[in-house]
Formats: sequence, structure tokens, C-alpha cells
Amino acid sequence: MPELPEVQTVVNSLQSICGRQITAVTVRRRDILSPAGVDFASNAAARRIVSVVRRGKKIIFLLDSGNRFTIHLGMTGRLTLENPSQPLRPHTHMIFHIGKQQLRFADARRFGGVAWIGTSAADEKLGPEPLTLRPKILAERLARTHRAIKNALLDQGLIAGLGNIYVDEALFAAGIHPLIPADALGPAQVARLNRSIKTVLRRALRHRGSTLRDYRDADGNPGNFQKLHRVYQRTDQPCAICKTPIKAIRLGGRSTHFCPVCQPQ
DNA sequence: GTCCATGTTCTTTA
DNA sequence: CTAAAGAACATGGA
Repeated sequence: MPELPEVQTVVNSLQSICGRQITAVTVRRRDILSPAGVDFASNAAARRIVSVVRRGKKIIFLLDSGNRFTIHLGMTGRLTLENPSQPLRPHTHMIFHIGKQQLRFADARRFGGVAWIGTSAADEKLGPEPLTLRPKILAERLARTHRAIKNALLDQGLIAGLGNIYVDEALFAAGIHPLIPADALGPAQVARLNRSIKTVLRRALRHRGSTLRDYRDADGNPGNFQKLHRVYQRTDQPCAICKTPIKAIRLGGRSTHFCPVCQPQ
């Protein structure tokens, strides 16, 4: 579920906890924590939350002790601010008690998790942030790989924050076929792609992300951008530009959607 | 029973 | 050796 727009929307809807104290931590399932065996309860309890920010698809919490921890939502993760009286949804693995509220982490598939990173950097392996990326930097990075552009853009070490939805949408907006090798794109195409990535992400942010099934913000609200997808999961439906049926192929184990006319091979 | 899913990481292959 | 493709992880819904 959660790519940059969804994770940023969660972060935005969590700003009310900044400055507040974590009174206690309940760990209901230890295996979502890393490193294994870390004592979250004593590390985080009685600490104030200084800031909550996003980097790539990770949410980073800075505590007044100077330590940080990160939460990754994986595919089905939910991070919600709730009253203790509200029933716990299934697969709730961790609860941060913040005054009379609870910050709850639930994740059915458990591809997500919570990592104590202390004072180390959260982003060693992450590529640049797409919203501030310069076309020249994107061009340099794409020129270093011969993979299909779709697979290159999914690589978090090349560019951070994009996933299957927004790569398909950005490639459509840029008129680029997903199978074209990354190093075969010219400077004008890369510049257009860079602009398309930003445009698609900003529009998605404005609509609070895409909810296919599981995604909710911290207040439990779904996003609305799924209604505005041009290609993602629109197989056989007419292209918004030319009416040609949208095609789906399998690439890197993921479904990939594109318009065969607007995105020529 | 089958296939599919917004993600990442480890293993295998070329 | 490296780059890229494939499998694995765990759960639920169609």
C-alpha cells in the first residue's frame, strides 16, 4: 500500500503527537522489532517525541533522548491514533501510549516493522527524495543501469519513495514505455520523467494517497487518489488520452500497466 | 483449491 | 566478480 504519498499523509496526520510524552509501550509481537531483542519499552518510555518525519517510505520518530526509531508500513501496515476504548483491530503488534491516546501499529502481512536506530542515520541505502530531485542527478543514476526503467524506478537505492502504483502513473504521464532500458533514455526524456514523477506525487498528496484496500491515515481515513489513476489496475479500460485499452504485463514479478500508444516501445 | 496484492531482502542465475 | 532476475516472506480476499 504505502508509497511516498501515503506515508507522507500518515506523517502529516501524526503531527499532533510532537512534543508529547510516550508514557508506556506495549509490544504484542516481538518479531516485528529490529534489531531482534531490542528493549523498546525501556528505550522509549518516558521520552518525548520531538519530531515525526518521512524519508522514502519510512517514518522516522526523533525522541528527546536524541535517539530515533523508524516504522515501515510494508504492504498492509497501519499506524493509527486512537482512544483506548476503541477495540484493537486484528494484527495490532505494538501500542505507544501517549497520554489518553494510543498510537497503534497493525500489520496483517507483517512485511512492515519497527526499528530502533539510536543515533545512526535512517537512510544509508536510500536514494534521493523525488520531490526535490534535479533532472541531472536522475539522469546520472539512470545511466548507470541497463534494467527496464520500471524496475529501476522501483529500486529504493536509486530513487526513494516510489512503488508499483506511482511508477506506473509517472511513466504514463511521461509517455515512457516501462520496458525501455534506463540507460537508453535521452536527457529530454529524463527531464520529462523527473517532472512527471513530481506532478503525480503532488497530485496524490493533495488527494491524501491511494487506498486500494488497507491504507488509512493516522485518523483512519482512506485516500482518494485511486479514483484518479490513469493506468494502475485499469487493464482493458480506455486510455484517458487516446482511448486505446490499457495493457498489463508482468515485470520484475509485479503487474505493470501502460498505454501501448501513448507509451511507445 | 487458485491467483493476486501498495514491499523488501535473500538467493540464484547469467 | 557483478548485475539482474527470481523466490521467499505472511495473510486475506476474489
